[in-house]
Order: sequence, then structure tokens, then C-alpha cells
Amino acid sequence: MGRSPCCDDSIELKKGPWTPEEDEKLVSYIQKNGHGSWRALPKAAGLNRCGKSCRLRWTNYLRPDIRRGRFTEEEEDMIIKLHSVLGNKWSRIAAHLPGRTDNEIKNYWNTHLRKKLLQMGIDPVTHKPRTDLNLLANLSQLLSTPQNLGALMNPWDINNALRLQPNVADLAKLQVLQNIFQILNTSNNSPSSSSQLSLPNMDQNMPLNLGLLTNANWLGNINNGMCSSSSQGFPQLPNFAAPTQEIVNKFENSQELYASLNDNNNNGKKSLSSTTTYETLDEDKLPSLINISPEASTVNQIESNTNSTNGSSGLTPTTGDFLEGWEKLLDDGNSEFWKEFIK
DNA sequence: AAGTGAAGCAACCGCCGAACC
DNA sequence: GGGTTCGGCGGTTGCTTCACT
Repeated sequence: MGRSPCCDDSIELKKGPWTPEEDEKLVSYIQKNGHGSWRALPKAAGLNRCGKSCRLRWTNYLRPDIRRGRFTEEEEDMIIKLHSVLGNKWSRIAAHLPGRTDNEIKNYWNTHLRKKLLQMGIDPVTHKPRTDLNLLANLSQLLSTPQNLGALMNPWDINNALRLQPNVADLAKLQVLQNIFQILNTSNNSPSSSSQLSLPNMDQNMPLNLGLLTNANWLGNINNGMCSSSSQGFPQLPNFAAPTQEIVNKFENSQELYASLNDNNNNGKKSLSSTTTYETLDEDKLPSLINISPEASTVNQIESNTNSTNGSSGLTPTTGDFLEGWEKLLDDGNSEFWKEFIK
């Protein structure tokens, strides 16, 4: 002996969109009597609907505490963070967002946030940088313009930094590329090979664009022509001019700046990496990508750092000679190299 | 202006654990 | 203890609107 069925199949119940009249009946009934048993509600309220349908309509659209309208950036951040921890547990995520329903959050995730993360090069399921072929294809587009590469390579130029902000995910793409180089290097040759294409090892806690700068060997290798040929068949990279004193100074300043950024992060600044899920990223050697969130703190911190010092500390960003080598690289038509590499 | 495909979203479907008899 | 239903959840569908050609 169990309970009687929720909805009597012998009676044809209405489906589809709710009319204003139906909404009014449902609201007025619940306001007077409470919803009680959802199974019994439709009949009592004079609705030719399944109890399940009534419950859904009430909880998702008619409840007085429902909050409609666009999601704020704070809400977006919260959803992304919670999703990284909870996965598709929409009801649990909704519990942290007063007035928002699981259905609304689920829809918003599927139509907006998922795409947003994908565009950022982040897998919306794992919340880690993507490594699929589509991503690599996009990378060729990223690297096809000198401006993009210049922005990636010169974090000191505040104009570049601001322009870069919407493309933070591109950093993820470049790091994927860097990881590929690492894999190729470690699987193909010994460390002593002088013909090896040497790319910098990334400090795990260091934002990628800083990481690129902190490996003086890489600059040295480029300067020494080590990247111009390879016994493993790596494509040619052009030679660069020797690093100037200005570049060396910028490199040294970068370490100071990085230290200050670390201090800020350690003081509980807002960051996606604060979730427990991201704590495991240490093992993946890709933590810094998540650190640089779209709303992001890193660029803002660079900006505030710059403003506060007003250039007196030597951190004032400039569009200096540092870019010239890279821009020359691409201006000379060498962007084709990157396209070929991706192929 | 009409046709077409993409995007957005409300609602339904089916499953599962808890509750009930 | 076992069969059945309820309530809730996540996945999916299909209608509507929007954007583009």
C-alpha cells in the first residue's frame, strides 16, 4: 500500500506556458492557504495542472522573494566559484544567491557563463585551462597580430594591460603552448642539448606574463641564436637584439612587482583561486591562469600599484624597447611561423 | 521585407532519495 | 520490509525572440 498517484493520468492536464489567470489563482491560493501538499493543491486552487507543474511555477517564478533581472558581476563571480566547487549542483549554488532559483542559474550558466569560460580558454567542467585542438586553433589567431603578442609580453605597459584585460584567457592559451614546448623538450632531448629550443619554466605562482620575463636564459638563448634552428625539427625563430640595460632594469623591477602582487594576494584579496578546488592546481602546474580572473585582480593591482607609486619606484609602465623585438618578429611576417607551428 | 539560424529561457521529463502505508 | 508516492533536482526540449543576410 503506497500513496495515490501525484497526477491522475486519466484526466488531461494542461501543459505549456502559464497564463496570467493561472498565475493569479496559484498565488492567491498559496497566499491564503500555503502550498501544503502539492499533489492536492491544483484541485483545491481550481487549476487543471499537475502538482509538480504548480510547484515549479511557484518556486521559479511566482514566489514573492524571487529576484529577476540581469545577474550582477558579483553574482557571476559567485556562481563560477561555487560551480568550481559544487559542479552542477544548481540548488546548492542557488542557496548562496538569495532570490535566484536553481533553474535560472542553470539557464544562465548554460547560455552565458559556460560560453564565457570557454572563450577564456577555461574548461567549464573542470575550471582548468583547455588543452583541446580548438583552443590551439584559436591560438593562431591570438598570435597573428603583433599587438596581442606585444600585450602578452609587456605587462608594464598599462595601456597594454588594460587592453589585455578582456583577453586574460589568452594567457591561458599561451601557457598551453608553453606546456607543449616543455613536453616536447623533456621527451626529445637532454638538458645539455645546445640546439634545443628553450622556453622558460614558469614559476607556478607567477602570472604568466611575468613568468616569461623571469627566465633570463630564454632571452639569452634567443639572443644567442639557439632558437634559430633545431635538430628536432623546430621551426626557425629569428634572432633578437641583445637585451638592453633598460630591459634588465625592467626584469629586476618585475621581481619587486611580483613580490608586491604576492603580498596582496596573500592578504585575502578577491581571487578565484581562493576556492578549495583551485588549491589542487599546484599539481597541475597551471595555477596562475586561474589567479588571473577576468574581473581581475591582477590587472587592477598592477594599476593601483602604478598609481600609488606614481612612477617613482621605477615601475611606471612604458611601451619600451622591450616590445620591439617581438613586434619586429611579427612585422617581418614571422607570424606565419606561429600559424605553421599550430598546424 | 522575408527567410534563416542562433540565442535565450520557461517548462517538462525522468531519475533518485526520503517518506509513507 | 517492501512497494509506492512525493518532493526535489539536473538534464533536456521546444517555443519565442533576436540578429544577420
